[in-house]
Amino acid sequence: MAVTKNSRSTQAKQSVLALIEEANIALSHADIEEKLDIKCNRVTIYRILDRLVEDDKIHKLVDMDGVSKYMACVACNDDHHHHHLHFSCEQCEQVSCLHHVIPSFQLPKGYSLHELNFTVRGICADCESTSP
Amino acid sequence: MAVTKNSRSTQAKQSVLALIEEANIALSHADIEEKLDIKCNRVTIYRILDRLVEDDKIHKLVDMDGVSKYMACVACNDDHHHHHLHFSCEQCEQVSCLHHVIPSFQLPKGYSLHELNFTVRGICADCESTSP
DNA sequence: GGATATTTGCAATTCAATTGAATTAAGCAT
DNA sequence: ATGCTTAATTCAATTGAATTGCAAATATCC
Repeated sequence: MAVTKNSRSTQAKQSVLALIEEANIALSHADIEEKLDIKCNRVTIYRILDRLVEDDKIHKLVDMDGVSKYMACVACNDDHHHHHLHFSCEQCEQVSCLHHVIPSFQLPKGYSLHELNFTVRGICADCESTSP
Repeated sequence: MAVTKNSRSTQAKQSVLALIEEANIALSHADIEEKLDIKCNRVTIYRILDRLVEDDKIHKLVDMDGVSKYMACVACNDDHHHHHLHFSCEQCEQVSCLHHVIPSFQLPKGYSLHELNFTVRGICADCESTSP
């Protein structure tokens, strides 16, 4: 049986969560380390991120270049899943949530689903409009 | 202007491609290195994989643990895209293509699409049936 | 305030992937 | 077939993300 250890609320954890919640794009560990106002060890950030994911406070996704990024769980109040699309822009290199875009599909018989990672690469609306 | 360099057909390249085409699951670089019958440097395999992707012979996808995997381009004869789902099994740790499962979605105005990476994690039909 | 389990920091390490430069080999032309 | 050009391979070294083990610090409960 999994021993549920009670998660503590620390300065660093709050700062990391705040940072992710303020951002409207997905942040990598490196992004967070750079933007974090308080001093905090690299490893600690990794562990905080793990805990926040565990606590369903944030969501982890793997970008198409293989690096993990983290986003706040917007609109995941009751039902915690991420069926919506993530968009990774090739120009500005930002990953954002397309909350309203929820792909529909049907898994074959016998398959069960735990986690989703729907990422699309292309040019986002901002970049598309600012470059001819 | 992009200088298109002509790709050469080498022993190693053919072996790697054959390996990927025979497999019905996605192979990582490590998988390929292990299963390859001919002697071939690790770096060479990386570069062969890049070339095969470039040549549209195989498709690269990033698994949810962040490692790249490669699959043959089945049913991508004319139109080269991978709109179908990839399934990553949590038990047998294999990634396979669900060719018939093509999620439908609509990108918001202004977004343009180049690449897709739709991966679902869960338990595959095989594992589901062999464990109570 | 004190006990206890969780967090943090540090150093070292793992693992995937990339780079640069020298050597080898493919494919074309003659 | 021979040589030439350029792509492909190899090797060693390096990058960068992420993990581990352990000692020190600190949050939470009593």
